[in-house]
Amino acid sequence: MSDTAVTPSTATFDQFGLAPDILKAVKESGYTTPTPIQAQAIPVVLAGRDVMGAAQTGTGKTASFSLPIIQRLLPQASTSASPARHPVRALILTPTRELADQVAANVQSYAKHTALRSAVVFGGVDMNPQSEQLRRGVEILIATPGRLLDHVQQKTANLGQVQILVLDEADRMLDMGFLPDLQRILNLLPKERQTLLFSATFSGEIKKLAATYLRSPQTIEVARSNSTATNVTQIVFEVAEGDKTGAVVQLIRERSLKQVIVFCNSKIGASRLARSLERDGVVATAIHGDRTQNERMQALDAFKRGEIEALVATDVAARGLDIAELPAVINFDLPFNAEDYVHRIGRTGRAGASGDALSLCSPNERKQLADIEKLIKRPLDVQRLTVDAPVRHHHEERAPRRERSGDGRDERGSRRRTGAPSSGSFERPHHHHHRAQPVDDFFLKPYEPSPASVRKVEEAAAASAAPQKSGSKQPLAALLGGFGMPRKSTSSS
DNA sequence: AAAAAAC
Repeated sequence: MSDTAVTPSTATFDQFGLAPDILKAVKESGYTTPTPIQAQAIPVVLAGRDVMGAAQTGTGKTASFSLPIIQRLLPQASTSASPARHPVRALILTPTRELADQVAANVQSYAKHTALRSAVVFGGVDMNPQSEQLRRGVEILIATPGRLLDHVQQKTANLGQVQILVLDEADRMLDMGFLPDLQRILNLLPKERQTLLFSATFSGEIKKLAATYLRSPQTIEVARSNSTATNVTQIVFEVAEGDKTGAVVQLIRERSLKQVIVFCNSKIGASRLARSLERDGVVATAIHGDRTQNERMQALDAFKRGEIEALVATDVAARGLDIAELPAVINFDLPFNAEDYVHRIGRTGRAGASGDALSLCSPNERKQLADIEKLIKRPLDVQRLTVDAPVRHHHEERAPRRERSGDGRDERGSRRRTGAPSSGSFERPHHHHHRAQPVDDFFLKPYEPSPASVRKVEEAAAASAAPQKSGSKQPLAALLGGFGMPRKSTSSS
């Protein structure tokens, strides 16, 4: 409570009275001292109270509810093989599939020394393995709402014995139109239960949801929801829209960024940028809602393993995702929703590390910038970024930088312009081994995946014994990206 | 104006 000196150095996880099997897992995870939200939430959840939690993701929120939930379920943990002895007792709902997967991995690791079973269900993947797991029985279920309801309908999930419900990123779920699904799910749960609601903001809608479904909740607020971490250096770069791709490459190179998430506002934009970056020698892949779940998971896993330099993402990756030691986030586009800015840059500077949030701002994004500054209540450092002329080949005798020395020279300059896109930032790859293609080809030829991407997909295909059933006759390029967009939509709508 | 999520 003492607001003067929070000294976590003296605090340990031992103080909560958690079972040795849980503490062992916590230690193995490398955690020694509880974060502020953990220190506040764990005792309250252990006491069985409802919680309204406002916490930035990355503050240790997942453990703050997972650990006490495991503790509360522990006395009922059955080692029996009978599914009937393993009803769903705790249900954790998240807005995105990746977040569900991540929370599930955390829960799994915290519960690994106990007899409690956990599982995760979300859409976009085969239902059968999920159904099989549910049939065998799990005490802790992590889910996205749609697929959970699907399982309920198929009678593979029974929510009649849920004692604890967690709504993670509740504001996001409402934003995404999950309210009807949430209401349906809530109606399937026992009235007598504990409910924990976590949200970045306490909007009117969230308060209404809480008033309807929570019982005298304890409010826990650690960091002000609209604040941004002080360990994240935020810089805005003024740059022409057409120079953005070059700017991303330049920032990655100049700052020697080992890994970076680059956020775009649209799925197509993300795919395009990933392709452009690859062309400029940055190992990149896209993650967004138009890619298959398999591709999304592969992209994220490869990124976490460090095999990919730039993960180009839509806001599907803005919230909650925990990537260790991510040194920087780049906003290729400024988000339309200022709150998303806070979430995006929250992907870096996690667990006390420092991070850079680098945002590109074109002249037509000034309003978004103003909105963000208003939300975070402070002006951002705005710098002008001069994007170098596209890097040229070593063996080229003259720098393409237009020297304007004579009039006979600009013939090449005009040739370069021919057919160049308005966003002409990718005229020349700067790696010698890159074959020089006419700019036109770049737009007309179907996407060609990088050798690294091809290898990854082949590995994955070999590993998962071809689970694709419908429409599996796509070429590799199509499997890889939503990249090779048809030039003209001849398709049926 | 765009993103996400069940089939």
